[in-house]
Amino acid sequence: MHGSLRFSGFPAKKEPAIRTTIKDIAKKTGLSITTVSLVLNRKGGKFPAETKRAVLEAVDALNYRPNQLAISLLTRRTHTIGLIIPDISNIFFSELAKGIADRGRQDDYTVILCNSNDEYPLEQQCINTLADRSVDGIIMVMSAESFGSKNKECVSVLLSLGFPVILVDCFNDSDDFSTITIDNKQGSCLAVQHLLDLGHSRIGCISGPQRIKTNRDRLEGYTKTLKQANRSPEPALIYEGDFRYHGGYEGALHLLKQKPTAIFCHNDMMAIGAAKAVKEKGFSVPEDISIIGFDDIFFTQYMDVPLSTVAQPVYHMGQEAAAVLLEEIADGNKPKRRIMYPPRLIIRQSTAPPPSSRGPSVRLYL
Amino acid sequence: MHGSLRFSGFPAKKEPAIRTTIKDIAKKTGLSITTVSLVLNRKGGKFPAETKRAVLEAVDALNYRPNQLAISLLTRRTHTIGLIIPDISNIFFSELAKGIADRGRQDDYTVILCNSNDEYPLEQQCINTLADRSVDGIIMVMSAESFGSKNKECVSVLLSLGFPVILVDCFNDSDDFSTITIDNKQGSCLAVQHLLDLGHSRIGCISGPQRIKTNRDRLEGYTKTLKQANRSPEPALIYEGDFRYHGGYEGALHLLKQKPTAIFCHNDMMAIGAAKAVKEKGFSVPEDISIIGFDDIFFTQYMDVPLSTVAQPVYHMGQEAAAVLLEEIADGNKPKRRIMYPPRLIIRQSTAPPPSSRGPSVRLYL
DNA sequence: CTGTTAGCGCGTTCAA
DNA sequence: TTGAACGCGCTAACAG
Repeated sequence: MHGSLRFSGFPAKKEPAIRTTIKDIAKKTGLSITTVSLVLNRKGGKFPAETKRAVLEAVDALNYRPNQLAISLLTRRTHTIGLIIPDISNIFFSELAKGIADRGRQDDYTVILCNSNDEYPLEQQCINTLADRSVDGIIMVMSAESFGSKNKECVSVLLSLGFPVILVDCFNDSDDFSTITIDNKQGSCLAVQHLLDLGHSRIGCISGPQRIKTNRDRLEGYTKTLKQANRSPEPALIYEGDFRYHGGYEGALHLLKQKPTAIFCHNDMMAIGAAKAVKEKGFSVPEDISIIGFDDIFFTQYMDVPLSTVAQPVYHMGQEAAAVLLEEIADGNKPKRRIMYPPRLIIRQSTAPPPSSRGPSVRLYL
Repeated sequence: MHGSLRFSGFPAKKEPAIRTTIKDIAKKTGLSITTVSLVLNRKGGKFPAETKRAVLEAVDALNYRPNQLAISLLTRRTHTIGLIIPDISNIFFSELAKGIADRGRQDDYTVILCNSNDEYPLEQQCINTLADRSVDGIIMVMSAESFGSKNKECVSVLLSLGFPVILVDCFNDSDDFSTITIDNKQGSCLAVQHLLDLGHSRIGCISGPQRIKTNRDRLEGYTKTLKQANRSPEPALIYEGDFRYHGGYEGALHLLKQKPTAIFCHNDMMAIGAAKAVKEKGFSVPEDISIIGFDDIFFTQYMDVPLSTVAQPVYHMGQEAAAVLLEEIADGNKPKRRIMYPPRLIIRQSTAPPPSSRGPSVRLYL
């Protein structure tokens, strides 16, 4: 059951470009390999200036660059971090990847990209591939299954790896790995409170799939905030969407029957779909109905009615994930951390006071 | 001048997890290492069924997975492809990356992601990093400088690498590398012809930076198509934008003075900016002014007025890039190819006949 | 201060 | 069939 394990690969072709090795520069300088290695690695202290110069000169002349493969085999460090995400073409993940890559580069770390396609088997394959290549650590956004039904299984695989793993965005609380996310509950509070402050009382909600913890947190933030304002959340005002355009569209059609004055969507894609449905039904945003999203995907600012939303500092989260991973790589005993970023409310033009709080046909804002 | 060359890295810590090696399974089975290697690699023909079984059993029991580092050092193949792109958070590139990763995986290839940030020095650093890690090949979207002022320099570096390089999207024609792109000229033809067919005669154009060949091609397609229709392109109807929202916005404001009935933007981001400007000036899309873009970034279909545009099969281009690279890795003498994908016109709702061809205040389409 | 030796994990002759 | 020896490129003990 070891799948398509590649044992040797090619029949040892040796044709590929023969780069200059340390041996070449030893030969050229007439010194021993060790000497060359020593001066290059600044070990062993004082070599005659002449020797150093000769080595450096040869290195330059022959354009020598050490073979990292050999170094890795020896030092057991590849300076590589594995990144497993469900879908690189999703702006959220690509932004995350960018933060990771940028931070990694600062420490000469490189990232191997693995798309899990949000499929558990594929994800496991990714883990194996990365382990086989001896990455120094993994940053992972779990697939739905991995923090769902297969969570135990997945965690035990991750633990057996023997190198640090950082979980981002989606996971179940655990002390086995450091985790990075935003405070989803608080994000919802921000959004709902904003709506409340504007004077809304019938606030609909289009949530994401509730099997996912992140989404449960967001929903909890919604209900909690309403309760704190002495309003009891009505089940009829809550619709469980699919996190995609279509779900938002359908959700809005559904909620419209309940005459809400505002709709809080648990991600931006659904907010866009909801806005479309609302407009198609003859209402205008935000005059008749306010809409607020979550995530602040880059596009929302360019919509005809730029979307109010809750922003996650994704790029920074990527940088932080890499930073934490590097620390744990450097010190295997570093205690695991649970890092939560504060979300940020971004008020644009899709939210405004409800119609009732304004005179008929009078717009409060111009 | 070899920058921050990492020679050895860490002081050879050996703490990281000791995975089970071929030696372990040899010990466990009581066989020799060679025997184990042989049966695992299906070499050497007929071993007693018993021997085979024992080996496979031990492999499973000890969860043995060969160390790819060691194999790579030996076979001079890392099964790794390096990807250099200006910005992974750009949907175009992330989609490309996905195609590459997916296709690569089919052949057990992994991809190392490098963001060049569109900066030449960084890009060169990426090339070095990848070469140091002995990638089997590189797929690259050149930075502006690399196919501009530094083209000669960059090409010579790439050629000296000794492994295949595939250029995607941006490059200057060259027989040294296989290249993959769409037919940009034809893409423009499609767009302009569509506008012409609708009855437009004053067609404005917001181009991208003309130092980039891709953009020059798109502009050429525009002028060529107009000429073929016996219309002489007016310089006043052409605006050089920056490929971003802002450029489209400014460009539209500028072109509006020329009373165009349609605007062809050389990418979607600018089209979105242009649409915004047009609306702000009191015109409606497409009733007063038609707008068409280029690229079909995923978002355009969700705009209030879904954008007509020219689509590039980016994902497929990524897959193809990987496929071509794999072929050239397998056979170093494979002749270089120049692959051009046909663009595809996507008609949505931002294009319609010009006002003049309809009765006053009468909308042709509902 | 320098060179020799060993070995990282593995695949491959070549004898036995 | 199998085991010993060698080497991929490099670093680290240990002598000299």
